[in-house]
Formats: sequence, structure tokens, C-alpha cells
Amino acid sequence: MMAEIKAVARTHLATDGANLSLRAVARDMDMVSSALYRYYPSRDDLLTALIIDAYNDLGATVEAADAAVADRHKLRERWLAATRAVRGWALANPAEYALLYGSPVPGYAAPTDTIAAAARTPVVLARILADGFGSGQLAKPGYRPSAPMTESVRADMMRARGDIAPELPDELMLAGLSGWIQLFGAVSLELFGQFNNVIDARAEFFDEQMALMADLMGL
Amino acid sequence: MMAEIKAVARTHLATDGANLSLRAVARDMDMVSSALYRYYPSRDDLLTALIIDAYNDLGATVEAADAAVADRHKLRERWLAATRAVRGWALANPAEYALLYGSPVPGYAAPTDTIAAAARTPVVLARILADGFGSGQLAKPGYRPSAPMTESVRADMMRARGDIAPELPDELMLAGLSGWIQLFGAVSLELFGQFNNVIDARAEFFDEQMALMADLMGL
DNA sequence: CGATACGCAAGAGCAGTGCTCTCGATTGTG
DNA sequence: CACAATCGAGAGCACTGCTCTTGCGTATCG
Repeated sequence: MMAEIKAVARTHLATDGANLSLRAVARDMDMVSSALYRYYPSRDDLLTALIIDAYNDLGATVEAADAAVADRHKLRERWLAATRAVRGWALANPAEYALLYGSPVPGYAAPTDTIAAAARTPVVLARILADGFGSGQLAKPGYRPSAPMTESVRADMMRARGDIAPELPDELMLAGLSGWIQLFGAVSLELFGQFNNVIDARAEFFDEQMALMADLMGL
Repeated sequence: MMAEIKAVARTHLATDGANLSLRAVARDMDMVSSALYRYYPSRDDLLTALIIDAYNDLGATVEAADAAVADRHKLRERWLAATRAVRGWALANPAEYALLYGSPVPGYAAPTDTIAAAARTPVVLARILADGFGSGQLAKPGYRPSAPMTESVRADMMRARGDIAPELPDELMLAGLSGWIQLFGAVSLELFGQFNNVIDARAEFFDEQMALMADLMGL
């Protein structure tokens, strides 16, 4: 039942975006709006469920794309496969992507349940970098750290790499976060219309940017 | 009158986000909602006016920050000043930023009036890069183009540099777009909550990322 | 087998929304 | 002075999220 509600809500998401109407999904299910409240105490709770599902769907897609690269030592291929999977998923599910990475809904505060699901995609990316560092096959990275990192940023790097990539140097972790930012920045700018009248060859441009970041990280 | 409406609407924007209520702003002005329709034919038109104002406000802020660097040959300083201005403006006006760079409002299609205003910020960034290339003081860029660019991407680069930086090589333009993506990606991820539980030292981290991009571009 | 309790959906209703239309009043102009 | 243009008020429509009460059906327990 809750799954069916989510399914119908997902279809409305595509057209209505974040302001989907409970009454509309209820109508589609030949129910009355108040009946939905038995399953989801509020609209925000339904949104939260959709968000968690979306994070997991995206995460699973990216994990599968990375896993599909047979030779685990072809780090650059893994990076390109994973990032392309993010973009592909976003293009296929623009409303869900906007829900995850777009402007937060005004009154809505993301509960902590979402963070585990949200972490799946970054973990895949971090794994690729960590694998490369661990096996010592990382090229000399394409960036030149111009000034020493401040202590507070180092502390953040320490926490960010956590137990996924504990051995990664701070400088490499910073470059990895650059890749993460570049990835979601590129997808967001494209999906949110900032590429209109600027970039036409979007897939190629995306690949170009991701290749540049791969160079930066030494993949 | 229209200015006053926008002013009141701006204050509501901070709390209500994109779904601001015409009736609420009308109440604040001791008017009835239907009276507003004499000045803005619809809520979307009011939103459009706010968006254009916001683009111009951001653009003016960034232009001023760049212009404040006395020595025009200190490219890295100009880049840091401009990018910090973007982040500072976004932190000071989160709702406006979300309106510009967040998920697009479902039914809303940005009219072409906005693109001129939207271009002001990228133009400042492109100018910095073009000035550096023009005066020949660009360092050897920190990236190694690993594969030749495809023809369609080159065409996009050609159009993107337009008449702002007509002499810029495609590879440098691509790096510049990387910087642009990184800038707005970093600000969006921070503002939209993706840095929660990940990055604490946000200003320092931002500077670090922007410095890395400056290296990439050779600034 | 009968009575009770539970799960579930329906309906009415409240306060709020964008938007349209009509109707007065006020103001400025020929 | 009369006319016209402008502007705000009010009512009303269809819609929203959400709450509360009511009633139906079924399953469980004595």
C-alpha cells in the first residue's frame, strides 16, 4: 500500500516537481485525501520516503556502473563510468534529482535517515580514489598545492575520508572532493538550465570535464 | 509601487522560499490580493522580476569585488575576490540564490529577459581569464589535456567565449568553465545542505577549492 | 457462536492559496 | 463641469494540506 502510494507519487513528481499534491495522488488511487494520512502522517513524510528511495536508487545505479568495470585497476574507466551513471540517472529522473540536490523545500528539514542513503554515491567515488592510492598506481596529480592547508580544513579532510579511505593524504582527499563538487555542479547546472544557450554538446562536455577532474586526481 | 511590492516580496522570500504567497505580501501592504494583479499579472511575473533583480544584484556585487582589486594584473587575487563575492552574496541571500541556481519552479519557464542579467557574473570570471591570457602572464596550466577535444565541444567553446574573450584557446576556455562549475557547484552544495556533517570549515574549504581551480587555470 | 475491538476509508470542515470578474471611488484631464 | 482613466475592494471559484468524526467491514477473543 505504502509502496503503491509512493509509485503514484513518483509519477506526479515528474510533472509537479516538489509541490506534489496529496489530493491528486489520492484521486489517482480512487481514494479520498484523508485516507492517505493513515499511511503517511504528512506530505513531508511522503517526500522524505521518496527522497530516501531516490538516494538509494541513484546509489545503486552508481554502484552497479562502477562494478560493471571488470578490470578494477582501470581507475579512470571506473571514474568515468560512475560519473556518467550519476548524470544518466539525473537526466532520467530530473524531478528526483532536483529533490535531492536542488533547493531545499522551505519548511522541510531533511531527517537523519537520509544521510546513510545519501552517502552511497560519494562512497563509490571515494573507493575508486582509495583503490588507486592503495595500489600505488595513481599518477602524479595534476595540481600543485600552492599553499599549505589550514588545520581546520585538514580536520574536515580527516573526517570526510572516515573509514572509507583512511590512508588517503589530505591533498588527495581535497582533489577528490573537487571531483565530487565538479560532478554534481556540472549535473546541477545542466539540469537547472544554466547550460542553455551555452553548451549544446552536453554529454561530450560532461565527459571532458570529468576527464579533466580525473587528471586532477591522478586517475 | 512595483518596487515596494518587490521589496515586501523579498522579505517573504527569505522565509517562504520559492512558494511565496501573493496574499501574504498583499496583507503586509494593507491591500487585498487582487490589487496586486494590477501591477504583476501573475505570481510568476513577480518571481521573474525578483529573479532579474537578484541576477543583477549578484552581478553588481561580483563586478564590484573584482574592480576593488587595484592591481589588475593580480589575477589570482581577482579570481579569489570574485568567487568569494559569489559565495558571500549567496550566504547573505540564500533564498534568492536558490531561486537563481536551485531547482527550477515546476511550471515556470525563465523568460529570455533573465539571460542578460544572468550573464554578468560569468562575464566577470571570463574577463579575468582573458586578461591573464592577453597579458601573457598565465602560468602553465595545471592540467594535462589527455585527449583532443571533440569538434562539437570546440564549437561550444567558440560560442561560449563569444566576444568577451575571443582569443582564448579552447583548452583554456574549458578550464575556465571548470572553474565556473566548481564555483557554483561548491556554493550550491554548501547552501543546499550537502556539506552537513562533511565540511565544517566552509570558508577555508571554499578558498582551498578556488585556489585549486586557480592553479588549474594557471591564474 | 456472539460480542468486542481493531483497521481502514469516507466525509465534512478549516484555513490557506492563485486567479478572475465586477463594482465603486478617486483622481486627473479636456 | 463632465468625462475618462486608474486603482483598490469584494465576492467567488477551484484548489491545497490537514484534522476530526463517523461508519463499515473484518478479525479476534471469550
